Amino acid sequence: MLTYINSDIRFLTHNTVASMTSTLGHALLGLLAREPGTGYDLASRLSRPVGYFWTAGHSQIYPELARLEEAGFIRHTVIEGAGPRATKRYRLTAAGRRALRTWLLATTPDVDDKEILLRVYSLFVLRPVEAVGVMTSIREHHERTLEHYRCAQTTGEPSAAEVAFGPGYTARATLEWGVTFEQERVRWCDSLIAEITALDRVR
Amino acid sequence: MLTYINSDIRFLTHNTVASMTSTLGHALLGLLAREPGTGYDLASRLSRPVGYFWTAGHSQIYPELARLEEAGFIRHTVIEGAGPRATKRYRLTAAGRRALRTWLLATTPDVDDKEILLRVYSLFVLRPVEAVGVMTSIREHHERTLEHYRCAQTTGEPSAAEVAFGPGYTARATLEWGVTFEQERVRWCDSLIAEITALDRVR
DNA sequence: TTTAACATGTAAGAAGTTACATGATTTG
DNA sequence: CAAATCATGTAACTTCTTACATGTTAAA
Repeated sequence: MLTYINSDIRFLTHNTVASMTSTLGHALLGLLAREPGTGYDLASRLSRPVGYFWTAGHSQIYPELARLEEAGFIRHTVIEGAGPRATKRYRLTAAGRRALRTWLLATTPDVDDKEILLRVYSLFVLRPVEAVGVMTSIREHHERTLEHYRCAQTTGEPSAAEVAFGPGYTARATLEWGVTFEQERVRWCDSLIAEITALDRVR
Repeated sequence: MLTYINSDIRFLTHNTVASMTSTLGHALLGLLAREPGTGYDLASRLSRPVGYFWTAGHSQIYPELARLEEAGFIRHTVIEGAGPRATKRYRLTAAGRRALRTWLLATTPDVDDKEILLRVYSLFVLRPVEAVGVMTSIREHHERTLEHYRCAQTTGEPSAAEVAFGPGYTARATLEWGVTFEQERVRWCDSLIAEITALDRVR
């Protein structure tokens, strides 16, 4: 009944050759694109979240920094500082900047909400034209979702009794929130696109 | 160097006596409070997310249903259906309903965004007066956050050069999104409070 | 002198995702 | 007869959170 043979033998660890898919990794690259810093510094920049929307603990950050360095996207120099271990100041490499740009320009079908904010936060590494392109595709994503929600609103539930009492009003309330959210997002995209376009013209 | 002694001996599993902290658990209770269903059914109700904001895979749901049943919050009866195993139809028990109510009424300092929507989705199990109380505290939370963001807007960065180019505009854009988001949330809370109050008066 | 801030790591666990595994019933 | 839907579970892995561990420097 119990099988002991051939279990637990694993030699091939995947992704040894630096594929860089993690969101946290890109968040750190974005922060280091602004200015170099220690792990501690990056943790505190993230804790009052990256523009107030994303957090990560230091226990996630330190290992990720090691991975990013192994991949050649960042490099550290030991500086003077407190602590029992060496204080490392990390800075972005040219390869790291390229990786960040590639991530921003990649067309993604699986657009996650927190990741969108994170992308916008690092948008400054792109040329204005490129940034407008990214924002336009984000805008389109939100418009599609909005359309979808509005459909659900009209299709879903004209059932009279349920709407008044029972579970009805809560389901409607959450859907209404979704609609409001997406509407505002579209508006936000529009104003950002306008702003970047204006900046580009001035320059 | 390698220690083999006294490792891997664990007999005391924590939370044997049903503490029920997981968000997913409460989501499932909320769904079953509407109507009974199989794990498969609950998974599909969640996939076009609970009112479009929360998802969970079936691999998470089945074990959680087992835990909820062990805790006495739900109970199943075997019904006819497809599949190699017994098809289980779960329904909420009185204890489960109480647990859901307790969770909704608990004052939480660590209000998570997705959890807020989830709470609202199950709000119908409360009496209108109670529901208004919950919404009011949620509203207050968003107002505090909004205040905080606005503070950061004025305090943070009047640095001229950075605003125009460099990382400036992206950081401002994400903060602006935060302000918009919280403003709309407060408004949403207000309209829900008004609606519940109106319903209560009519009844 | 004690507390806060600086500073870097590991370990254990919870939560969530993707893949593996199986098989009946209904619809086209 | 093939495909979709119904139906329930396990295994492996990633991500995130909380706790453990250590120790210095500056300010109160």
